[in-house]
Order: sequence, then C-alpha cells, then structure tokens
Amino acid sequence: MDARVRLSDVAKAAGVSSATVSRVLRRPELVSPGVRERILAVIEELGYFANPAARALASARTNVIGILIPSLTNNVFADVLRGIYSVAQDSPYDLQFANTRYSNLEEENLLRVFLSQKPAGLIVTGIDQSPASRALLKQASCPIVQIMETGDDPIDMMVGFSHVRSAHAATAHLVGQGYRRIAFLGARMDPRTRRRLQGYSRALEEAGLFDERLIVTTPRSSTVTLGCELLGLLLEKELNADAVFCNNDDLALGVLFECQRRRIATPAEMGVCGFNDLEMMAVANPSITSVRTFRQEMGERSIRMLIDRIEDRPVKAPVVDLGFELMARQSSQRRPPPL
Amino acid sequence: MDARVRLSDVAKAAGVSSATVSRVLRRPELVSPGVRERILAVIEELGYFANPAARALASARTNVIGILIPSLTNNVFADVLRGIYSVAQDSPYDLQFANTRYSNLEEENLLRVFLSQKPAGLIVTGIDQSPASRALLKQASCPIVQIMETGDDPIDMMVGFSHVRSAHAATAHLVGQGYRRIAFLGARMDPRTRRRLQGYSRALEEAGLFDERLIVTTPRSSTVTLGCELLGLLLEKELNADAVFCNNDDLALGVLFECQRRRIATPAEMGVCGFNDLEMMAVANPSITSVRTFRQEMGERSIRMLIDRIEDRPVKAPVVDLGFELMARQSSQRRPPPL
DNA sequence: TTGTACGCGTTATCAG
DNA sequence: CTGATAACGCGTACAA
Repeated sequence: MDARVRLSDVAKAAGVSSATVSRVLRRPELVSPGVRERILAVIEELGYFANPAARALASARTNVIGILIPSLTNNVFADVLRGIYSVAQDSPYDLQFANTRYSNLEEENLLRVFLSQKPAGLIVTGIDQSPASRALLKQASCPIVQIMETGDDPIDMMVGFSHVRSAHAATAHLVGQGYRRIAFLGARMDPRTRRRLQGYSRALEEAGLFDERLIVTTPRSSTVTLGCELLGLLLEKELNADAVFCNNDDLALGVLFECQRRRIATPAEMGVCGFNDLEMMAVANPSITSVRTFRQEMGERSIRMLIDRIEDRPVKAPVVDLGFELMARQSSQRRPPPL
Repeated sequence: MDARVRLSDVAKAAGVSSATVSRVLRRPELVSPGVRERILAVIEELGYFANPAARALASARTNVIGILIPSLTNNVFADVLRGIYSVAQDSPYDLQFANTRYSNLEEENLLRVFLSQKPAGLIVTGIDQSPASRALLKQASCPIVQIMETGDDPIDMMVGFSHVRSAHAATAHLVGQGYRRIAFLGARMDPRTRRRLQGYSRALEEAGLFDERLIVTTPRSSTVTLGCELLGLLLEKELNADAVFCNNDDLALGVLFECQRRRIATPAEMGVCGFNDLEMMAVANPSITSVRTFRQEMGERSIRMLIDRIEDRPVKAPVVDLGFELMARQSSQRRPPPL
C-alpha cells in the first residue's frame, strides 16, 4: 500500500509510454478512444493516484485554491466555508484555508506564501486589503474573488452585498416601527462592521434621530455575553434608548437575555434587531428581527466563479451583489405611539 | 515577483553549492557557522522561499498535516479547529482539512487521498473508523491522533474524553435535583451521541428511572429549531417528562425557548441540561446547565502531540483524557419535592 | 495519434 | 564540512 504505483507503472501495464498516460489524464481528447479506455481501466485496476508534488513541479502550477478569511470560527465564515466546500468537494481542487485574524499585515504575509505556491485561484475576504496586498493580487497570475462585500474597483471578481445598505434598511425598519432612540451595538470593529455603522448613522440622520451617544462599540470580538454587557453599558448612559440595532446576532441574543433579566419588555420597551439571521433568531422568544444574508450562497458562487475562470469558462457577471433580506419579527414589532 | 528565486540562485549569490544551502535549511548543524550565517543573510535578502512541490518530490515527504473531521460548521469542531490552528500557525506545517460528513466511507476515501500524499501527520475524529480505515491508519508511516473521544485500543495517540461518563454525570445531576421523568433529546445520532445516550440510560437505570419512551431522537442535524420541535414531540407523547437532557446546547436552547412559548416554567416544571457548554449557556435566561468540554484544548493538545512525534520528541502520554465539567446552572436547579 | 527526452527545484548519497 | 550528481514523478515540446 505504501509502494505507490506511478505513472510509469500504469504505462508499462498498458503497454504505452508514460506520455500517453499523462495525456489521458490531462487532455483525454488527444488520445484515441481505444487506448484511452484501456489506460483508464489499468488506472482503475492499479488504483493509480497522481503524485501532486511531481505534478506541481512539472507543470509549474497547482490545484490548490487558497482561501483567506479573518476567522475560522465565526459563524458567518463557517457558513461561507460550507458553501465553498460543498462545490469544491467534487472538483479536482484542493482547498487551503488561512486565517488573517482580521489583520491586513497577516493577510499580506499569507498572500506571499500562497502566491509563491502558484495557486490555481484565490478567495480573499473584503475589499480593504493593504496597498501592498492589492498590488500582489493585481499582478497574480491566477483568478481571484473577493467575498463578503461589494464595491467598485474589484481586483478581479467579487461576490457579496452592501453592508451600508443592509444596515440602513434595518435601521429604517426600526424607525418605521416607531422607535426613536435607536442605539447601535458593535463588536470587533472590522471594516464591514464600520460600514454597517455608516448605514445605521445615515438612516438615523435622514430621520433626524441621530445621536452619537447611542453608539456603543468595542474592539472585543462578539459573543452573546458581550451583548449582555454592551446593553448594560448602554443603559448606564441613561439615554432613553428604546431600540438597539446589533452588529450581529450574537449580540442581539445577549441583548434579549439581558432585557429579560432586567424585566425590560421586548419589543414594547426595547426593540431589538440583529444581523445575519442565524438560524436561532426565528425561534427565539420573542423571535428576533434580523437581516438575512446569503452566506452559503456567497461561498458557492465565489468558488464556482473561480473554477469557471480557472478552467477558462466565461464568467458572465464578475461582480455579484447577493443582496439581503430584512426579516422583521416580534422583537421589533411595535406600532407607532398613539398621537 | 513572479520570477521565483530558487535554491540555486541563493547558492550562486552566496558562492556555495546548492547542497550547502539545502543543508542550512534542513540540518543547519552540519554547516559551519560562518557559511551558515552568510547563506541565511542571502536567503533573507533575496526573499527565498522553498518550493514545496520540489521539496516534497525530492524528500518523499510533505509538511502537510491532514485533519479529518465530520463537519466544518459544527460549533464543536470549530472550537477544536481553532485550537489546532492556534498552535499550527507558527509551525512549519500546513494544515489540510477534509470533511467526512459523518460517513465512514467518505473517511476511508479521504484517508487514501491523504495517505497517498505522505502527510507528516494525521488527525482523525473519533474511534469508530471502518476496519479498512483502521488498517490504512495502522500501517501509515506517519503519526496519528484520534480526537474527541477516549477508548482503549488507540491507533496511535488519542486525546478526548468519555462521552458515556460525561452524559452519565449530567443525567445523575438531574436525578439529584429531584427530577424523575428525565427525557433524552438527540439529533444526528453519530457514535458520540450514541455513547452519550448510553451514559444517560445507564444513569437512569441505576436510579430505577429509565423509560425508553422518554428517548426522542432524529437523524437530522441539530439546530435550535430542532430543539423546539423535539420538545414538541416529547410533550405530545404525554409522558409527564419533567426534565430533558439534550444531546447538545443547540437543542437545549431550543427547548428553553419552546418552554417559554408554552409557558412551561424552567426549571420548576421542566429541567434542562445541554452538552458542550457553549458560551451562551451561561448568559441565557435562565442560565442553562451544561457539560463543559475542553474543545479548544483538545485541538491544541492533539496537534502538539502530533508535532512532537513528527519531530521525534518523546510524547509522555500518548492517550489523554481531558475530562469534562458539569456546569450546574439555573435551568436544572430544583429542590427535591417535599416529602 | 503516440513516443522520446528533457526539465521542474529540491533532497540525498557519496566522494573529497 | 562541502560539492558533484543522481534521483523524485510527472508534464510537455518536439519528433516520429
């Protein structure tokens, strides 16, 4: 089992040269059907498996698709990865993940490592790469997809959605429900969170309701516990907040629990809206309003586009906006106050 | 930037042979300090980066550590991966994940693929590999760690905990709190879940409280929503259940929400206990009793053991039981009924 | 359509 | 301690 069978073994067994076997693997159409069948049979029989190292060395390219994401454990990225995985699974490509830990510098280093391996393609997160990273990517010889966001000036391809617009929609929804003192709770202020804050601010400015003091943020990474704490901080400020738009669903759930503990009625006294629409939002009690994002689809689309380009198939739309959907639920359901 | 600098370039620039450069990289102690320093300087200056394919081809081994887990998206494995990642990050090893989707057959196939690459090491999940997989692993030429469980008869090394004992402890806790009709809610009945069911059953048998009808399971994968549904199913059976031990925390949270919706008081009318102790359990309202498992540490330990063995450092304990901790909280806090 | 022959960048063996 | 030199297994011009 450890005595690997090589290309030449297959060739010998099939009575052809190794070049022909190689062709059957790479460009079968160049080999006559008869020979092809015979070789394929031998490959099957011997359980031949190409040595990836040799292949990479000889062809100066690999079947590795590199994936750069800020966090492996964040629910959001887990869903994206699942999407990526589901289509890569039955493709000839190997996935290689790396974790930038939300650092542009790490991203740059990882990029150098990846690029030095001549990957078949690359998926990177967001649109805020450092200038050096952008330069590296621009002159890379493989296709590249940026995910999670949309923007003008894509490096190559792009699939995501607008964080500004989605947050704007969520905030506008709260305004429409009659809330007037709408706070923002934000954790790990990465670029996408910042843009959501922008959308929030813009919506409130449009409604003449913006109050900077209602913004509570922290660099810590988001957890349910943190949601509880941030709500506590907000309440301490005594600003008469009557709703919170949360950076993400973890925080929103924490807010819900903390409201329950403090006997603050949701949605009557405190409206709550999350972001991402994790599965649990719909079944919480009360159910929690959130902004649905299409994370798994984002993963699927991105890797599909990438593979299409790797294999020289035309990609109709190189920039895809997947949009979002406001899921209005009980936690924000309040009629406007009576006149 | 695309014109890669090779080993020979370094050699030329340093005025030595490429063999010497290679030695500096692999076995620096065999090179005289003076030459070594000079070469290292040149490497730095030229930004030399070894070609992994060439290296793998020439040395017939790779720096790839393969990780086989059943699911990429499950919270539990995400934590384990984080642990693995955190120590692999600054090691020379590349991680390569693969997803067995809880299938022994897929695992077997993936194993063949991995093994054919001569990985430096392998991490596999659980102890229920197929006989064929076990055989493959046994004769593999690299170290192997099984994670998530402990058991006798390790393939090589092992780090996990006892699912039977931990579930037993949780169930005994509920019994100790005075609950008498304790149900089991289980999703995705994988081997570890089954063993937890065993622990549950055993504890109730010991207390003379076992009733098979109180066991509600499904092959579907676990979600909070599913927790709501399973509780519904349980209640339909009208068995006077007064507590539920859940397969995992997602289900437990769903049960809590569903109890709230149905106005079933927790913990008075219904005790709830989860498994894994996800972060949110402690801040739920009421806080949810759970069994804490050391997932991140499991990842860290496993990869550390693996790397130690790869690098021929002695591993003191090749089988590690990380244990568990019962986190008793409000959701199971009921005094025994008055006499 | 098929075979020959060389090269990919490194490691390893063996002299020196 | 250092330097030739031959693999490692496959891809690919080029020739046939």
